[in-house]
Amino acid sequence: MPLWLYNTLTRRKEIFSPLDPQNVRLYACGPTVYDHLHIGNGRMLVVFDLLFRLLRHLYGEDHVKYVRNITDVDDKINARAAERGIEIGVLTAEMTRIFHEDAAALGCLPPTAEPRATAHIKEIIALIEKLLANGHAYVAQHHVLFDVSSMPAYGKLSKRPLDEMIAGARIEVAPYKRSPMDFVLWKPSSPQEPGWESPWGRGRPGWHIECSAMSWKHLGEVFDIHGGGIDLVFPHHENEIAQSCSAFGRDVMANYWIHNGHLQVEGQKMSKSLGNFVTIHELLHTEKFGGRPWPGEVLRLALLKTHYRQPLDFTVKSLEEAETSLRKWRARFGTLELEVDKRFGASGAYGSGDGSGGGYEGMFPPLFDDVIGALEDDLNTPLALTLIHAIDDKRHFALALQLMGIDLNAYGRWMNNKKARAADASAVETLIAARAAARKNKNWAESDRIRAKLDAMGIALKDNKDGTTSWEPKR
RNA sequence: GGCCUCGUGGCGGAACGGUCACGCAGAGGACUGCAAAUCCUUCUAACCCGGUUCGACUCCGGGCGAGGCCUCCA
Repeated sequence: MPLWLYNTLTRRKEIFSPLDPQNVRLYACGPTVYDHLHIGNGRMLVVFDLLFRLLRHLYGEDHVKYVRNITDVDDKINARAAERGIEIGVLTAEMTRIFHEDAAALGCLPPTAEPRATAHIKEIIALIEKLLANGHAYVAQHHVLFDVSSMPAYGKLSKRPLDEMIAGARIEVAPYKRSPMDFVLWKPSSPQEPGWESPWGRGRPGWHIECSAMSWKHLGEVFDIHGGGIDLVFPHHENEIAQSCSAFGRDVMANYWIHNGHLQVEGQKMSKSLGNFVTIHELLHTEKFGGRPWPGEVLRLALLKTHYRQPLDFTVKSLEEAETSLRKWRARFGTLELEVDKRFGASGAYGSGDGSGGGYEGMFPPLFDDVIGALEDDLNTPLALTLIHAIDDKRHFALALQLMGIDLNAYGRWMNNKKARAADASAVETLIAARAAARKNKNWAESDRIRAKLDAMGIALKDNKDGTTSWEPKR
């Protein structure tokens, strides 16, 4: 079965066909590192990580490049650093570090490359110079602006007719713009603001040009897939297309544009004013959401339970449900062998790399193939999870879960840590032994008294059919 | 106003023109001294109105409703 992806460019599911099966190229717009990432950012990370994993499975680990940038020059960064009274570089380094921790906790593989905007000023300037030379940009009052009227296809991705956009423009138009739709490629910096020398004076890049420059540098003038949150369709991705196509004289920047839907929190749009803004860091490490911290695997599973293009309602209940699944799986399968894919991966058994899957056909068990099939249908993770629920072979289950990026062992470690923090294990074991003795003597009152005492300590007991007892912190 | 999603059982959430989704919760049972956990079984569905069809949750049209983007928020 081929890989189908919903392409925002055509508003249809299309069969994915890479420019070069030996070098499949994916770009996703990463975060601006001025604050912690919120769970909506987490959804984007998980969705594109899943696509990355699937592409690696289909084309081979060494034949997929995933570039996810970091925007580390931005006016929001400047403002936040000033607020906190710290250097910009200190702020971006701190937020980048936490971002990496968050992404790892969510089970995301590191991308092939993670370019930072400030390390690509040279490419940005080169790209702007191309646009100026091509007549697609102009200089006005120390700004360089993209001339939208020079790009007849502008609006192709978001399906917005240019004249209506101009008529409907609600933003205050800077006086130096020829057209309200023109957007900034380079802007001047005051001495206090971060800036780089350029042909147009000391300044800094606009946001959109950063991604055009970084994708160009790392993936080339044209590549396969470009992704991001749905809100980036306009103007960010539209502008990227305008810049890259105009600079290189091409019709396309990327062949497939993939966008994940937004999420709501407890039925409401997430916003700072509503006070329901929830960061990944808080979810992992504090009791702010649902009165307890949540393991990253639970967050990932909760995010994958809804198809990536659908709006997702992020709720405490959805997390509890996700955790129930993990607990049940763990109880059923125990510790998984994570090296399961080595015999397939390193041995070069991944197939011809043409995407037909011919090379490994029949190598995987039927249910695992079905999971792949679900994911190949525009990343249908809800269906994939249903199929995973039906797997009863441990090895096949491990394969499928690994493809989904859900690390059941990591969840197990998290639970053990929680257990260790919850109570003094030896004290608990002593009480359990006392209860076992009471039960042996059919002293039910004493047995129940001990159980109630443990319950008050936040410990839940589990008796199995042999009468032995295990325990874990109450949820 | 422009562009775009979506309306499935108590909740989450898929596929499919005719047959079972699945998960959670609930119910019943097994197990247990009792409970929890676990296992087995099981109830509940398709916003409204037309149309196409032998047959529509599934296709088409209309209505109603919810939501998103157009404000460098993913």
